[in-house]
Amino acid sequence: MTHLWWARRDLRLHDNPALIDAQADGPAAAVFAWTPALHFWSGRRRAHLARTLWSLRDSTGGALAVRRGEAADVVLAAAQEADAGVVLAAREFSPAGVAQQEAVAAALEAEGRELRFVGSPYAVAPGRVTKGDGTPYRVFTPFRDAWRQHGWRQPADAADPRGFVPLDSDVDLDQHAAHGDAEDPLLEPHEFREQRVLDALESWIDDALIHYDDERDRPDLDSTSRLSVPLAFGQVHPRTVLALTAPKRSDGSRVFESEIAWRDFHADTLWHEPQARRESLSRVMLEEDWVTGREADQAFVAWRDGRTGFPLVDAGMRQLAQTGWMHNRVRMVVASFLIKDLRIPWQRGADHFRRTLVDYDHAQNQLNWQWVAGTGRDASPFFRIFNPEAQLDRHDPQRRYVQRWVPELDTPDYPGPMVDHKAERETTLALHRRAKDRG
DNA sequence: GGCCAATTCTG
DNA sequence: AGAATTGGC
Repeated sequence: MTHLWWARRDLRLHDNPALIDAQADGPAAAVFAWTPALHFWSGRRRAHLARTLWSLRDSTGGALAVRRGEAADVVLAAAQEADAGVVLAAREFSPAGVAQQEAVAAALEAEGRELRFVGSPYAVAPGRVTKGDGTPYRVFTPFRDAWRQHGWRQPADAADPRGFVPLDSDVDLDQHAAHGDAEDPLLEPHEFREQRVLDALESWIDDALIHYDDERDRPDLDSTSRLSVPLAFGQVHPRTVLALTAPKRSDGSRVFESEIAWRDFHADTLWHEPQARRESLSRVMLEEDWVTGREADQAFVAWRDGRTGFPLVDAGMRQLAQTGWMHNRVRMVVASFLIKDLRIPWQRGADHFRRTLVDYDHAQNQLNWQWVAGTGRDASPFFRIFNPEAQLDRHDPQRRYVQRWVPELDTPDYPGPMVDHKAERETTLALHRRAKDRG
């Protein structure tokens, strides 16, 4: 009996328990649903997905089907064609992912077929780490300690690249993969293979992990793991990453592990509090105190386009616009600026990141924005307002990062600061106190 | 370096 | 009780 692997955010052959189970009784069929929701992605992110799928399909000898349509329709049709009674997939925990897998399960069940979940995109799946009384942690550090205590499995074996039954595709991946690039991105398809990601990870561990605790906040140094994109698409599983970093036992590896724990913590938060995708989990500002209307629109556009007059903010927003990626330290600075200096609701910034980031991950994005806003489960205290100049001095001391992304920085073309940070900070603090007093 | 504030969690 | 919390002043 052929099983069907429903590929989701786990676009890899190695360490993929759902795929291994799908191949347990012989060659498996494999399908990825190219859903209408992808139309709302940036062309750059869609191109990256297409490249990843292209290389994955290539690794399966062309067997992976990439089909246009809602997941329930696509998976059901593929199961029918492959005559698969059992469909295996990694479980998702975001509201959209849960709704999607419920629809798929219902469509399959109506025909006497079954959706089985094996694994998740997390080292420890949401809901597993709880306090002694079974309730979820509200604070990161004790969560992380319990998360470490809980532990995770060793990586699974690699799937058999020859163990697939071919199904036809109806999505032109070459066309999507080429979007937004001058040269043909598939001229060097190995660039997008999972083995390339693993090789790059091992090089990074050898060269940079030991310095991670000191250098991860330095956007001028190319010292981060660059794993956000592969993790977002599941080209690598965090458990694989941890298995490679944990034995190093340095301050760098422990700090790095902590960042993986943040990823699981945010997913856990969204699982327990699905409304966090749009709503602040706690209110720190009165509704009427947010800036709205034309004033907010103009300020937002200056922020979006990197014309705030604050070099680190502008550099980050331009790096995002030009590459679809921004250094994590700078993400915090630009987010703090939008929320605390311009007093624009975090959701608007989060929406912009959703439209532009190649590594977009719903739980990470929404909860990290809530962290900066001070509205999250374990949020930054309201009086922590990033000073964009101080952050620049501290994290880009030679100004190499800002000069790279804002070439007109030291010319008359560069605008002056659009706001007085000190004054806006005082105003925001006063408004936060006011909201607190009014309960 | 100590303070800004409050809540959560552990010992 | 006491510690902790990716910052600023």
